[in-house]
Amino acid sequence: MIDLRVLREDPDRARASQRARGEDPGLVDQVLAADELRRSSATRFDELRSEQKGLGKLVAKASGEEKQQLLARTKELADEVKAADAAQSEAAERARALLLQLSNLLEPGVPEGGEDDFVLLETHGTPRDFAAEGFEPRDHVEIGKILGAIDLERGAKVGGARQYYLTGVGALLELALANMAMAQAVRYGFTPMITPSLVKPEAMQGTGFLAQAAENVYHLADDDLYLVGTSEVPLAAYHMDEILPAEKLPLRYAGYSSCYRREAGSYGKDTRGIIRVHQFEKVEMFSFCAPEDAAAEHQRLLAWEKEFLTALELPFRVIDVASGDLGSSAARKFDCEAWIPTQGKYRELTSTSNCTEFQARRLSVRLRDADGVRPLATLNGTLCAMTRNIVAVLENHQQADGSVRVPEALRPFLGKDVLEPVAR
RNA sequence: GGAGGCUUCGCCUAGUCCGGUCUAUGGCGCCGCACUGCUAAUGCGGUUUGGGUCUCAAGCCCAUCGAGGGUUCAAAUCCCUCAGCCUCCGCCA
Repeated sequence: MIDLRVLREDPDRARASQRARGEDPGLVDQVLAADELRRSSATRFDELRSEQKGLGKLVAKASGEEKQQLLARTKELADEVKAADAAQSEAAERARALLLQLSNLLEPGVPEGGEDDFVLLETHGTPRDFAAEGFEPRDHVEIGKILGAIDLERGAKVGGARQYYLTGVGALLELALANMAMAQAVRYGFTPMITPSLVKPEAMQGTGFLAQAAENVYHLADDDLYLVGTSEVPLAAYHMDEILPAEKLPLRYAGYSSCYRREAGSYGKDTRGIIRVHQFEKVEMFSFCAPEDAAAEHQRLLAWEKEFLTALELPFRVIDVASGDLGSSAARKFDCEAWIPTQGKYRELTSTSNCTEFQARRLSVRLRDADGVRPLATLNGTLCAMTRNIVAVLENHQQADGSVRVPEALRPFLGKDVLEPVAR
């Protein structure tokens, strides 16, 4: 949710932001009009109500004929107050509904354009030259079979398309990655959290996932609950309706949860393997901080993502995601993409967004400092999404005989140096 | 799933039976000021949040007693629905 004051004072900035996202700039004017109506109807209600309260006091003191006269007026007033109240709350609701549709203002510097218009910021590591090593790399599906780590056939049999079982060493690999991620987060002072995957509409709405991403969210109609696509949702909503003391900020949480995604509109994309699935586990970093620290905090989250990928010895690059490809809450987003040998390209493994005050306003999370109460900023960043990390580790560290070398940093968590093919 | 109790401005709490004087009591904490070698203690004042008005501030107005609705000229107070927490029963990993 955007600050109405900012919107009133500088509507052009909001219009430009909407345009850059490929969204409707006219929405800005609808919001402004609705807000104007909201304010005028609120003023009318306030005046009537003030009169009603004043007369009410006189009624209490009066008696006899005087009282009857007062009651005649107050009865009339009561109807007017009621009508004004209804008009006021309707106007407020309409203004809020419109305001909720507006995406966050872009941070200056965000590259303009669509998915392919990102700016490449950095490249780390070098993809292996399998030709020079003398063998053709296998993709993660094949390696998964050889290791007895991934069972896609039975995943589809039981759960349908984009479902999978991790078996044996595959299951252990996921647990090891999760523990390694949590250990890193804890080392940097994050509070580890295991969060609900099932949340109420306010949490979903508040984090901005019921806007353009709505079609990818599972909704349980019988209970009006949503399955979260990331623990960003329960972590952001954790402090909903709270005022946090500024001296406690930044508050950093590392959430571990299942993530559910309908993957509507991605038919035919990544149909093979576990790159794109309906359910996966993820360790997510989340920060609450002062708005003026948000950009720096964003860089910190990015640095922690890079550290994790580096520890896994994966070649990757960092991109500055273009305006049209940002979530509605994000003012800016950086993705880390790891090299996937059998695809010959970099694929998103982590993503970190600066949501500035957008989510905090919707969820009513504020900070209190010497100057008073004001909204704070929220940021999120993937530390380790299990399935894609498994893909990257298996493919990048595979060896000619079908075994997979375990990166050094992961060994203490997995208890193995090498994943060996299982006898068939 | 069933029965009962509870929910008040950071925390605790008075008020709810019997509607108007609630402009919500008191304590703790916190902030400011005074006093004081220092600290402590004491005294005085302030201290929910949101919205509106206003160039800003001050001031003023409105809303806010878990949420929503109702009764009434008037609701923290009466009625209804819902939520959360607690106790007990049932079921259950």
